[in-house]
Amino acid sequence: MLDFKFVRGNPEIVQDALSRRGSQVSLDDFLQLEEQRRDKLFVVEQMKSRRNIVSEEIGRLKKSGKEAKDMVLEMRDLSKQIKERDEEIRSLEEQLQDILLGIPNIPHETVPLGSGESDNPIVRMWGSPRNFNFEPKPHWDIGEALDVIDFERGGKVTGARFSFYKGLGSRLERSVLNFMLDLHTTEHGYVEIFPPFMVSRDSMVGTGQLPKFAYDMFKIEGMEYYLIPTAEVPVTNLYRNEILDGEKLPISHCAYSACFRAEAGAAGRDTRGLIRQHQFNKVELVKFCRPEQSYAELEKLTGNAERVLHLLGLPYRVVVLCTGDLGFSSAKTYDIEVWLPSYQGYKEISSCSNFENYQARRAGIRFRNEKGKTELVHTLNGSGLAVGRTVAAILENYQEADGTVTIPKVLQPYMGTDRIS
RNA sequence: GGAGAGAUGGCCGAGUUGGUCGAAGGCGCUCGACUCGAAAUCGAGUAGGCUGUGAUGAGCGGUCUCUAGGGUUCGAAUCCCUAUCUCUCCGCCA
Repeated sequence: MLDFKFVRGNPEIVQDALSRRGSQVSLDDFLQLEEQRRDKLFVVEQMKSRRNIVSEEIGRLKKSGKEAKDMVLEMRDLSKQIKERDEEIRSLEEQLQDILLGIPNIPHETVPLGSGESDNPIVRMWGSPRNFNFEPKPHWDIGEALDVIDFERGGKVTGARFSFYKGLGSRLERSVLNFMLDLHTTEHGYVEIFPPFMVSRDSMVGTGQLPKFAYDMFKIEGMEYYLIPTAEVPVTNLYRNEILDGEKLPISHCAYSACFRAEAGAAGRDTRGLIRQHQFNKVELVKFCRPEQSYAELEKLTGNAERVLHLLGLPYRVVVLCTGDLGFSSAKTYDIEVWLPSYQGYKEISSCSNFENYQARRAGIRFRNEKGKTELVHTLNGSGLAVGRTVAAILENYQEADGTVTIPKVLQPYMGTDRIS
């Protein structure tokens, strides 16, 4: 959420940012309602001031045994008026809030202009796709052939876009996520969190999933609880409505969680394999930092995620999302895309974003600066990485002509073997 | 699931016969004094949001906030209702 005062004071900047994103939203309503709100607020506060003064006077009179009938009657009437005006103001504030919640973050100045995915510039590439001297199979075929992933029974037991891992497949999933957590906690300085997989509505609003993206969420029936679409939600909300010690920043957390997504808008896309499931595992990286640190931290965080792919020896590239493809709450995002032979292309495996203070304002996450003033933190997060997609990438990139899969060196201690056969 | 207790500032903790209570006291923190320096001691300061006026600074003014939302009242941290959370006991359970 953007700042009331900022939007009010800089409508042209906000309007310009909106149009760079390709949005048609107009700020006229907002500005007009905001002016109304302030006018009414001014009047009602004067009334309240009078009520406070007179009420104090009544107290004094009563104490000294005098009557104050007239004043009480006058105040009774005044209070009624105040109540009505408060109600009007509250309604205005609600409308303003609704508008504000619908306004996306302002893209950082380094974000390239573009209208969609195809305009995302490639920032760097690492590794090169392997030349197979045989016809490589997609991971869903490998998984079934080696009897380590069972998509069909996933469909039977739960439904479409669910699957079972089995045997060394389960172990591979587990190895990959443990490897990621170990790497980030021991070498990259992240403190591990194991969060709840359901959160309250307030938390969903805090990180910006709600109210806009309710359609992509699983909600628990009869309760205001939602299954988390990413660990970003519980972990960022850890410090909701708190004032952090400025000395402790930046705070870096990593967290494993299962993630649940309805994928409502993705019918027909990535229907086969592990790429787009309703439930998947992910290791998430989350940072809270001072405003002036956040872009340096974004580079670090992205690098931390890339390191996983280096160590696994998986070819990838990094793209920076252009204004037209940038997520709603993000000011700047790098996507890391891993090479998948079955797609004959690069597929997103991590998305690293700086939200600046957009989430922090909504969630009330602040810190105390040198002057003792409170200031909103900047929040960042990125996948470090999506586990299922990593497993898919390993199966595909490390498959051999005989149908077996070689296990990358760094995973062998976790797997207890160097090969799935 | 049943019964009871509680939720106050960065933290701890007073205040519940409604009226200078945004809130005693302590801790922490900041500044100053003392000291060669530090500790100890002494003195002063120290909540947040909105809003008005300033330059989207400092300062000053108004208003709101004692878990949240309603209510009673001229006036609520204090009384009433609801929700949430925490703790204790019982039941159940991994």
